[in-house]
Amino acid sequence: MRDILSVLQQVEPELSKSERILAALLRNDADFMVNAGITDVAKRAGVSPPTVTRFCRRLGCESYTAFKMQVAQVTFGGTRYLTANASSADPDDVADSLLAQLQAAAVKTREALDMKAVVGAAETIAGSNLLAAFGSGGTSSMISDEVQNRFFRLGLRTVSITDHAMQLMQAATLKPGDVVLALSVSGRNLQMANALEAARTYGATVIALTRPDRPISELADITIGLDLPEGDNILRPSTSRYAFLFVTDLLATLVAMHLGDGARENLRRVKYQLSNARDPDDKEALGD
Amino acid sequence: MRDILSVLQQVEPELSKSERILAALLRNDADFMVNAGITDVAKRAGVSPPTVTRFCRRLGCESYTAFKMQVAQVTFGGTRYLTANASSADPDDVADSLLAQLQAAAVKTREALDMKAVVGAAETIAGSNLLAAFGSGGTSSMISDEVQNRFFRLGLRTVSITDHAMQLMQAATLKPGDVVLALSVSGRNLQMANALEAARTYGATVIALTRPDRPISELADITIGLDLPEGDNILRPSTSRYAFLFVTDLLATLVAMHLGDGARENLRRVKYQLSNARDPDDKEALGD
DNA sequence: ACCACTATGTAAATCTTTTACAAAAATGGA
DNA sequence: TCCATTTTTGTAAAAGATTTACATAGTGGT
Repeated sequence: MRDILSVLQQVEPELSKSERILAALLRNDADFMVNAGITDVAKRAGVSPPTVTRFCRRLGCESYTAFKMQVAQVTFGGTRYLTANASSADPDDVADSLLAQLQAAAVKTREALDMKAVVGAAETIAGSNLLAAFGSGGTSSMISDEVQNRFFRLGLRTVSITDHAMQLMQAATLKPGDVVLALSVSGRNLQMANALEAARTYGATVIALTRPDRPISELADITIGLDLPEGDNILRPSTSRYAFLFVTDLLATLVAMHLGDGARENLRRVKYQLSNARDPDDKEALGD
Repeated sequence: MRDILSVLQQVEPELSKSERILAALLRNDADFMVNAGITDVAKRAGVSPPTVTRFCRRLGCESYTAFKMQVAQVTFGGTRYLTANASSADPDDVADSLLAQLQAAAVKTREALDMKAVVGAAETIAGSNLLAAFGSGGTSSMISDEVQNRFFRLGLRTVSITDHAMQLMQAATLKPGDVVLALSVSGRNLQMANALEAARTYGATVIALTRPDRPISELADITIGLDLPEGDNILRPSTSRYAFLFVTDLLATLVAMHLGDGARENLRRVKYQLSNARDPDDKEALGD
């Protein structure tokens, strides 16, 4: 995803004085730039219109209009998410920066998604006898539990196993028709790999949601590849959880569509029980 | 968030023949519209330029340029996320639709965020003696576990309690300086409310991450309000988990910044142990 | 079939952006 | 420090895009 603001960051050193003024304006009020004509922008920056055109060209845009489009695409909703300075300590900037990361992760995941693998995975899960989600460590175990939470509602027999020893034990009980959904951010959780090998030995199908070309994906019948940079600020949270969650949502939705009325009926029952237990006219979504 | 494509959906019935052609073009190739001039668009649609202008006006835009900006903002990266037809069964459309929901949820959450409450919450958590995360049901229990996973790494004493009886028992052991982070999508989890009352009785501070003006928020010292529509397709996953996760990320980041070097050192240790246990040059993020 | 109304297109007018060129500022070497 | 050269910036004219005004075609009702 090439975005104009990272281009700006790159070429900033070789900008001239007037161009720097424009760069600052872009950072501070991208929204204004998106909505104003070149004359207004020039006036506000105290430079001439051609300087603005040249600035756009330097940023790799054909024309001022093309430049505006790029900026518009990046500012989404009038706010400056992607402008967010990742090193600022201002809470608003931190929030914007996190939002930018979230969005970038989601968009990138969707763009890189191997839809064939996803559809195949959904079909396999929909036809499975037992779905066992394996995931250990922060993100993966969270997603593993989420998989269980999501699929049992559709009427599928689902278990989430986050402990390596238990994964191995569960694997030993699997049969053809059973499916293991292997979750690993790094793709090299070697203990999980052992469990997957066992699962395959006993005829279970392995679907991996992991980084491609790593041990875990090698062991899978179907790999849904996720390849995300984690960012290098150790204080910052990892964005991969959003990617995993998104794919989980997608799988659950596709499986639900496959199952059709059966799934709908199960969801209705779960919701009915929940509503009864709490509040007769609780219109909330399933779960809390 | 007013977006041009939902406006289109709204006014579609009252569009004329030529305008419908333009509407179809917008849906099928928004990217082209963003990059082309009015003449090209007119030519491709087989209508005259003024018709295009009129079409833009009908969609509530001042000018063709303004219209293009709106489209650009919504298409972000050349893809048609917000165009995604929510009722289509095509996997690509489902994925786009989910992504659109995710993005909308994230942006809306960020826009509506009461930053004062967030900063206050972060300060309170950073200075806490014990942090107890309470959450039950699908989303909330996931987030509760995630809170624990996130904050223990910063060196905070953190527990996640998803069982109502245990919440009440834990509450009875709390003291001033302890903090309860109450997570509830609906805001009317009455059993959690009991636990929160108990926690307050014993002097703990209650921070609620929930829908505003509901029982849970009334019981909180600090409420971070989240108010999201859940969508009405029962097969579709709820978007609130993204909102909750985003706020959790934000809180964790702000707390980490508050704690400064202490937090960094703890993260380094966690990472070091993990790396050692797995792979000497494992550069992955913390956890898997 | 005619009238009134709406929808659409043509051509001129207006406004925006770009190009070409010239002036000013900055750079660097003697 | 000064001059020559290069780079940056601005002015004004040209090119291009969009909009307005008006005319024509189409549509539905009587």
